[in-house]
Amino acid sequence: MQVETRDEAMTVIQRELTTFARRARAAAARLHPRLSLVSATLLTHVAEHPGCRAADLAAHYLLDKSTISRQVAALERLGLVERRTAEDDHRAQVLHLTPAGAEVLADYVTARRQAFEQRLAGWSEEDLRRFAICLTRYNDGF
Amino acid sequence: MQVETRDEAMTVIQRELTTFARRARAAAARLHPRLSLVSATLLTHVAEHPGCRAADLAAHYLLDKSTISRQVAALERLGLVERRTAEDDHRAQVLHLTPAGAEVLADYVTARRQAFEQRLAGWSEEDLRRFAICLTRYNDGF
DNA sequence: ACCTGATAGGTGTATCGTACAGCCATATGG
DNA sequence: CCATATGGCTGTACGATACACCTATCAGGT
Repeated sequence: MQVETRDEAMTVIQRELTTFARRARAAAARLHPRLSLVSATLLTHVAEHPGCRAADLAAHYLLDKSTISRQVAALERLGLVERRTAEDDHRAQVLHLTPAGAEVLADYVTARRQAFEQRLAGWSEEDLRRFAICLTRYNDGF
Repeated sequence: MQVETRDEAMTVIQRELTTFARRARAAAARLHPRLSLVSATLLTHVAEHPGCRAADLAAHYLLDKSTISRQVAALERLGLVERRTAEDDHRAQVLHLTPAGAEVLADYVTARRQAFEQRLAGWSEEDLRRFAICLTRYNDGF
């Protein structure tokens, strides 16, 4: 597949992003049987934004608040996150990882890391940097 | 977020790819209410590989054959694809788009195109080309 | 102080996408 | 000509999700 023109590039980007999206769930399931892609992403976000709220997660992942509510409830039941009423607003719940949650997440990150290391083994540092920048720029567009 | 080292780049790639994957379904739903992401990807694959089989789809998207079977059955019920017994192997069904399927897919592609045009408006041709190449290379790794 | 509307989140319910196990029909190779 | 492999389908169960609606709380205006 040659990528000569702007149009061709656009077409390829669409196709490849879509293919990736469709494969992601299955790939993640293979990666770590104990933690689904969904749980992993929510844990990741909570880890990177301690004290965040359900609404933040919903906004970031474009999900309904009811979905988030259930997912967070499940994570709480598993003892991976902790919900505490916010001091400044008693409607809101602030989220934090529990030690167990941090541990499971660390496991997941390690497994994913290995998979990516393998997957991106042939890439030069410059290639990786470019890819990282492209992706970040793309996602920030939302 | 600076991307200085190989490690940082790898981390960013993982995070951004995951975020993208998690947003994809919702984004696709907004794009075209009549055609889910799933249907669209299957139609796309059939369009690009006329006469392909259910097993090809399963392999390409890392899905169970039962899933594909049902999805294809749904598309057939909607009159978007046609299943015909293969001449060389009477167990297999070869898949083709119907005219209606081609039309719906064209609609979808147009809508997606517009969304991407907007999304990637600020990108130079060179940026797009690089992104396209990165993504293709990444997906081909499977 | 009170209404009023907005906001954070949870529940009821329905649907879709998916996997796994097991089935049948056909094909292929000793 | 049988044994095994392969392509696909069905039964069943579950997870993720949305939409509509509910409750509790907050913030502003009178």
